[in-house]
Amino acid sequence: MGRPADPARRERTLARATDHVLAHGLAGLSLRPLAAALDTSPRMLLYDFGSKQELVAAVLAEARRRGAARLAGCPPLGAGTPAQRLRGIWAWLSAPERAPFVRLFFEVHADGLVHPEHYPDRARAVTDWFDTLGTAFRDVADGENDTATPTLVMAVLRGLLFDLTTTGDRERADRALERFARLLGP
Amino acid sequence: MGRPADPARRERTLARATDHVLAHGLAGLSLRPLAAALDTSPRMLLYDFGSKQELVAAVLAEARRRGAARLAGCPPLGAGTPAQRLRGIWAWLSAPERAPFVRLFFEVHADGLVHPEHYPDRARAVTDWFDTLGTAFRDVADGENDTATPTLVMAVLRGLLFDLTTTGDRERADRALERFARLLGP
DNA sequence: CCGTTCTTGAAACAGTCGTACCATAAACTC
DNA sequence: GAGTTTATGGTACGACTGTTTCAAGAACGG
Repeated sequence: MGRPADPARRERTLARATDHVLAHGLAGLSLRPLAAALDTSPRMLLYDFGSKQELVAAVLAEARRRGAARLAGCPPLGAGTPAQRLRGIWAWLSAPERAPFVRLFFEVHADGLVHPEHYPDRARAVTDWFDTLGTAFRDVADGENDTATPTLVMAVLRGLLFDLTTTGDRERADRALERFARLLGP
Repeated sequence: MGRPADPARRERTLARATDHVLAHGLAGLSLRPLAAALDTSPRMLLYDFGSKQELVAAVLAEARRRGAARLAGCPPLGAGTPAQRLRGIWAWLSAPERAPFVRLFFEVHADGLVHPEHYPDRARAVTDWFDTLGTAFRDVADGENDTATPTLVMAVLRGLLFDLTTTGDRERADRALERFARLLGP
């Protein structure tokens, strides 16, 4: 009995809040401006999410969910030569439509460096990719349980993403990845 | 005539403020707690630096100055095989006493992604290393004006630093660098 | 002493922050 | 209609922000 709950509202708000965070970043986020941009009120944000901290956690989870969903658009990681697979991953990761995710990723990392306690599972953001890349580049691995190769591949990708987001020099970043691809696959 | 100025006070404050920022990060910085930690007052911080923005700029400049000064302790970049030089740079960069600088570096980068206007010369933080590494790895370069190789080396270093600061898994990071060193110098 | 310049403290200003409280409106069952 | 539950709006609280203002103290030259 009583008025029925409307869980869809929370979902709609979460989706729009995630859009907003991806567009404007996490650093300066505050409830009142966010509520205004989302056509709602700080009252409702607290009502739906309990606290700002929980809201942020929900937004980050949603952003991760979206990133994982779009991973489906990535070229297959099991086919072709290692160099071809690497190029495919890089093209996917460095595409302009992934830029907001990359920005948020670096922002969360930086905040996690100062407040590790806020991100109890930030190691998972590393190990998730780790497993994926570990199997994708098994054939160029240095033995059976080689963790160095996927770690190196991840480092190159993240390092080049860092460079690309800072300098915007896509051509140079592309050439650097090509250099690495040739080093990896003879 | 009149009371003589005391420029040393500003320098002392700047040094201690830089210590504090390196230890606690830039994100949550605010004048009153900072002043308390530095045994001074917000009034004096404003008196010496004009505004919080200028204080932060001065602190970042001082941090960069310190980093450049300690660069002298880095093993020579011109000697040995490329692999040896790479190991030397990595050992220097990833040393625990460099961790605060690395943290601040990532923090500034993340903030710069959202507010590029605050860091007009953040590209210099990239190109500075660029020139250094460009000459250091000229012998493994792919031609005369090869920008791909130093870009790749930088990406590996930064990517591994990212991994190391996030996971703390030094052994795996070291092995990944070793993998890269062997790829680079046959 | 006076005048001048640098230094410093205390307080206030105008704003934002996350959040809590209280009331009311809306949608449902009976 | 009453009763009950969810959904909102408005408002205020206490804490914090960077900055300003006013006043007084400290160190010098004349």
